[in-house]
Amino acid sequence: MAKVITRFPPSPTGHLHIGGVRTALFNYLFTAHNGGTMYLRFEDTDRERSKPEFEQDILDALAWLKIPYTLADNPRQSERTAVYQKYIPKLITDGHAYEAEAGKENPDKKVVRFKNPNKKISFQDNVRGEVTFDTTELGDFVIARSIDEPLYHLAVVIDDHEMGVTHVIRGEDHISNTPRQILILEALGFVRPEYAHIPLILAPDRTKLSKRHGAVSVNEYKALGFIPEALLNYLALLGWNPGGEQELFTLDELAKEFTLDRVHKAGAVFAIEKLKWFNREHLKKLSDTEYAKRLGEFAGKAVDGRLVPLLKERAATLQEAAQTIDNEFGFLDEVSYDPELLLQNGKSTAEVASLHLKALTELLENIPDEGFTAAQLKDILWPYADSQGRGPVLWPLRVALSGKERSPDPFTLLALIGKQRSLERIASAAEKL
RNA sequence: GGCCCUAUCGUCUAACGGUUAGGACGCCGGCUUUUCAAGCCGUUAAUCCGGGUUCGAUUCCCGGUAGGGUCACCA
Repeated sequence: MAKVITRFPPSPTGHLHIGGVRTALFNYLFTAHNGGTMYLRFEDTDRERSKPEFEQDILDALAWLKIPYTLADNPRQSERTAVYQKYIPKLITDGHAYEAEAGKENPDKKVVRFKNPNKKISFQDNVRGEVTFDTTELGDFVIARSIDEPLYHLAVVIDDHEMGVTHVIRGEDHISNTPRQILILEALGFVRPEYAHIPLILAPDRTKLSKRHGAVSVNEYKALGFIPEALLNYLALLGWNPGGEQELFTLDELAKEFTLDRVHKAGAVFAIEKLKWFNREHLKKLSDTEYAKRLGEFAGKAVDGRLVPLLKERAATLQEAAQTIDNEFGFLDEVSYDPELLLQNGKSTAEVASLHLKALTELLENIPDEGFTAAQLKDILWPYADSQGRGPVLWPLRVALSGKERSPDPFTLLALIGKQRSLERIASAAEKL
């Protein structure tokens, strides 16, 4: 097989969305699997809606996702007029197209229409098998706004040819565009690329995922605290899977496994709950240092690395992790609470609580600073708690240290807060009783 | 409406004629746990319907039904 060349051609008329990412991802996985190149180009023939900021948004999103690509030479269609000028007049000269009145509003303007041979077009789709359309219903469709301003279908065909694209992998919503592009390509005498139309990503109501369904842009998922590894892993498994029962993959592993013949035909519903599970799993796989770094970048403030293990088991997203720090992990700085909380929701009494707090203080005072690790503290305190009743002993200790009804376990708390400050907090709690 | 496509638990999916139809997410329950979370174990739940073909259909064919996509001087 000749070297594989694919392309990801977004039109910069909006933020990069989930569906676009999946298309880029499948194109990338296919090229990576086969050792090819994926070009990025901007289809901005619609001058009205195309905006530079959206180009930047797409570039930023791809960089954040770490999807590799090769920027095409002269990537904007709006700046490739010279290229298109080689072909449009030829199409007219050869009798495959003709200039026509634009319409009553613009009597002076001429558009270029394709002279439809009105025949059936069949193509072998790598996902769907043989697909046939009768192009008669298309009529003599418009392929250019003017002699040097091509419209989408023409520009796509010319660009794909010029870039040597071998495989066109795109969303199923483009399948009915394929026959007219083949018609144009045949008129131009180009080689037909292979096609693969991948299933759409659906909203819970099973219609094409769009803005009205909520978050759809990469930016939004980034802001929600999802990490690229998880997003890519999840998206890859929407409409494709390698067959086994493994679900967690790195981008390289996905590329190794990816083949078009395992791509599904039916659309797949995007379920954020499952994405959150992937995110939690990929977050757990990060080293504590890397986790702290990313969370720091997300939250815009430094994160105490000692909290990371606790965060990993509590948060599915960076956003949840940041909220956990704000809402539950304030104990590193200070604590304040209603003294009633020390009594285990009324199950204990002030006498019992202060008795245990006092005993605990004595035990703790005898532990050297270097013995203040969660494991060693548990070894020392557990026998006492176990003999006296775990709840009545450990609950007031935990509240004294965290000030919260819900928190990490008291041994972890002790280790995190340190001997000196822990003893101060226990003493302060005893006074409140 | 025309054309095209699709159809396994609620969702993502495995099975490429022979399985008690498997896994995952979620849900529910249990264990563990001073609390929360995590973890572990378990339960619930599916081949759209009807015809064929076949010794045998989730799987192949046809027809229904349902859903989706697309019908621009947008891409």
